Amino acid sequence: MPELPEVETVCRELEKVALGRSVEKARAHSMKIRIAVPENLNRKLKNRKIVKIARRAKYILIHLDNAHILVIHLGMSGRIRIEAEGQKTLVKHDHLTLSLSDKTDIVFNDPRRFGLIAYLPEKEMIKHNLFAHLGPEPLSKTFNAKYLMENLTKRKTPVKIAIMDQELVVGVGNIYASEALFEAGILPHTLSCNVTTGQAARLVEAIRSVLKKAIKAGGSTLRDYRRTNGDLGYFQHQFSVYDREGKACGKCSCKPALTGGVQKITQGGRSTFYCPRKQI
DNA sequence: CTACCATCCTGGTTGC
DNA sequence: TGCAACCAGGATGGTA
Repeated sequence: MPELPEVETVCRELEKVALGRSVEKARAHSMKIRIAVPENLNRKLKNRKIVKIARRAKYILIHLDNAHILVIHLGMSGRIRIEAEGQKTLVKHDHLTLSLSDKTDIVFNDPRRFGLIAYLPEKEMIKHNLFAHLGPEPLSKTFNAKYLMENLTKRKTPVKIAIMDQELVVGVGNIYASEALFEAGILPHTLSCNVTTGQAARLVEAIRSVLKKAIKAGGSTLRDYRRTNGDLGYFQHQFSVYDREGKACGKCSCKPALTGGVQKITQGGRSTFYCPRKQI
């Protein structure tokens, strides 16, 4: 679910309430998510101060004052909500509650259980399984036209599959892949090795700009995603092609009834949306 | 190396 | 109204 903009939004909101606070109590309500919740989490986290909240790819990193990190991944359906302690009772699929020193609760809820919680030393993060194979952050300088071109040239897979590969670039999921390709005017089934230098440059800028706009809008809510206070993101109202099959794309003034509008295809088992008139 | 598929799991929507 | 099929923002591992 949550792609980079959604995770970034959650991180920023977490930072506001959690930075500088201590964990008073950690309660795991269920151990069974994609990777089992670490044992004895309360013992590990109790009285630890939260010194930094960061994001790497789609992972939320809660840095503690013992040089360890609590890692949370939202998977497809994970949510984090922030509420006054004891404000509400637990709801279905709550997996972890962190009670902070100022009586704030941070609750991780994940119906499909594709998310994960990990606890690891900061020193081990880079070489850890979860992080070792991640590509550059799309909003960093290392993700540029030259880098993208070099890496697309090596690949025969459709460009849409390539930009969703977290080893090439992190944070781009199914929604923003379609949106970025539209923005760049590139057909999603174009083979990576056939992408031109000019297209690669446009694609880098498109990925950046789409992600930044989505962050500004607090992410996109299609079904599960919510901000930490329960509000919806609203970037979905700015989609040009995603989830708009048969409708006019963001730039078309043509009549969908005549042209067929936005097309939907399946790539790698996932839906892709594009406009055959604005993408070549 | 790539392409393709299944898998983890639940819940909402669609279609008969 | 009931029920089954299908679909969903992610990531991984297996197989051909």
